[in-house]
Amino acid sequence: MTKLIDVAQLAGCSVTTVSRVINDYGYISEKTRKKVQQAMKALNYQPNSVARSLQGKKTQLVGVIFPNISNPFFGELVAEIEKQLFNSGYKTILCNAGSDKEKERTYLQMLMANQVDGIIAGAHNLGIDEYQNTGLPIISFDRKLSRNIPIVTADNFQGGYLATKELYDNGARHIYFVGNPVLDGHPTQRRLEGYQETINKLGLTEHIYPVRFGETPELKEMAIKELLQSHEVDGIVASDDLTAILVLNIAKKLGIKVPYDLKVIGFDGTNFIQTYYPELSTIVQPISAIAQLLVDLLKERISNPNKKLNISTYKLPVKLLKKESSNAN
Amino acid sequence: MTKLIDVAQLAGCSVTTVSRVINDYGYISEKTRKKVQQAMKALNYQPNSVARSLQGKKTQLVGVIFPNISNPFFGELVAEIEKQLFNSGYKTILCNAGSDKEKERTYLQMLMANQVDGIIAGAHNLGIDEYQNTGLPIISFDRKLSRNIPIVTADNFQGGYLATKELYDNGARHIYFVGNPVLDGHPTQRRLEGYQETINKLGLTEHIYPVRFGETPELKEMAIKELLQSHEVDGIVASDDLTAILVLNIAKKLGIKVPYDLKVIGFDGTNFIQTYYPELSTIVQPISAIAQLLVDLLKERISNPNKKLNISTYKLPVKLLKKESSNAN
DNA sequence: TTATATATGATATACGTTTGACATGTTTTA
DNA sequence: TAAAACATGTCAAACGTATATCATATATAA
Repeated sequence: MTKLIDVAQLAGCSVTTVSRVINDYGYISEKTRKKVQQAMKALNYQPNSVARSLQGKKTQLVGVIFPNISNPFFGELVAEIEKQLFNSGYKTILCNAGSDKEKERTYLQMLMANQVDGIIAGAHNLGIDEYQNTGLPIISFDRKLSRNIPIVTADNFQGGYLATKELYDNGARHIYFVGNPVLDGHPTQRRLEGYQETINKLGLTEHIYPVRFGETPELKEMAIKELLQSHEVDGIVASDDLTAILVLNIAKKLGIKVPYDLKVIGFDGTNFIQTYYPELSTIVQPISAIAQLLVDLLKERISNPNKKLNISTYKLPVKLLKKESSNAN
Repeated sequence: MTKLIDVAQLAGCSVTTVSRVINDYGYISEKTRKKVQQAMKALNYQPNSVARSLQGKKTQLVGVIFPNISNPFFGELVAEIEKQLFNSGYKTILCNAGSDKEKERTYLQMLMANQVDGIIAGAHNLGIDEYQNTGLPIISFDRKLSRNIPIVTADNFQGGYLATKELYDNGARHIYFVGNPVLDGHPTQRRLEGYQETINKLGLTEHIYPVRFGETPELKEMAIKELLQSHEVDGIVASDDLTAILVLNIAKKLGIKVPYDLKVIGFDGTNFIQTYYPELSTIVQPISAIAQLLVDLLKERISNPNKKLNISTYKLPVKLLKKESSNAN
């Protein structure tokens, strides 16, 4: 490893001078600055970021905790976050926490030990305290952690409304909500609430058909099959696109014509789904805007950790994407 | 931040003793060890990993460089790699390099500056030298970097063979290879070669229809549409599942019956595709085994950096997954 | 010419941890 | 009871960088 002193030697000056060039303080002449920069280039010198961190400098590391990047939604979101962080000079430590409390806890410890500058948290198996105790700047996606941790979220309630309304407008009258059962604080709950309020306003009966998130696709499929075969249903608001796709696949297998006999709408609207499942109507979360905001807020929080928050929840608008699965024309 | 000396104070001993407990060297009595451990727990003490690294200890950080985790294949692979690394006590620095030479170069610099213990490289925009110059243990996925960097790959050639044979066995005689054009060293090239050799052995004519990877889905769609409409084609070996799905979608739109008029087979076979595109035949890469091997080899390389390699390429077997899109029975 | 701004260097201390050298006990063992 | 093993402590140096304090030298401005 080439170090400061090697650069100084090659440039024919002191380490102090090199440090002054690197950190841009004190007096340096243009001539020396050039000479030092050339020496750094010649030696392919990179300041040892470990040593810098120990000096109290920032590590430029950010922990990004999400349940599972194999899920296209989280995959795309994390990819966007990583990109934004990179553009701001940060490196991403990826933490795939799954639904494992212990793993998430271990990650938090690791992140602290590695002196990350901040955390973007999208997995929420742990309670408030354990996040609070890190003493680190944190921004949360989709879940309330505590009063002084800002939340970025899509407008899930509005999404639930838009989805339900879309099916109704296209003629559905027996509309089921299919997906994650009601878990306190889980983002899908607000989607459900949007569905419920809309159903009630329209004078329809609400039907909630729980299909758990963590379950194997096989079990999910069985549940959905049961729903389609044994219930009077002509519209399904799915809690997410993947569930919606299962519904579509099973409907096809059972010979149920979408959208004529059954209208289906999903939630998330990743680029992936839009491209490779072009027939699925869905509620689109603004992934790029979410990522941008998460990163901006974190940067703000890092440079200004003690500032009181005037806004604690940032709700970003969703968009209805009308496609064939909901539209019988 | 609580530090060594705080623990020592609470435990009523010296920092040396605490360090001895942590690093397990020299003489310590069971009693003191307990006391120290209790103190660490009480203070929720985590050794500052930055300071340890500076001491020459490993950082337990690994750089994982891939083109794009939004792609389900890379998403699942990276998720698996992260999991395996975590289980071995390593943290993952995620590097989404895209097809950007500069970004990849910057990442390499960053990783060096952060003293990562090693790199798993799956994006290959850069040449051999720049990887070589890092002086770090590296394992490559799918691409030759240099003599002393081991490669882990699936048996793409065999996959090309299996795919082509499957279509032939089900009656296809005008079989096209659709996907990435031939790029030197690109893993899809070996798939193509498997296709070519099989086609020739079967006495058929080879047809290569390039659809570039980086292109927008719209452009890809146009190209595929042209293929299906203006050529005599009854079988398509796609270079990857996503291309295969585009083909299926377009065929459906054009009223071409799969698998009766057209047989299609993909490549990669992620869990995602298997679950949500159950009708697609494909060649399955053993993602979990690949991840495991990548991590094992890296660990080996980290603990033994100068050992000569006896094997430089690890080729893992692929599996044919027969589904509806290739099978007319 | 003198005062001031500019430019560089030498030196020391700090960041938190590791580890070796050495001292001084207390047990255990032969 | 003396030697060996065990237990702990003090102290200092090291990892690579940042930076403050002096000191010194040159250039520029008043």
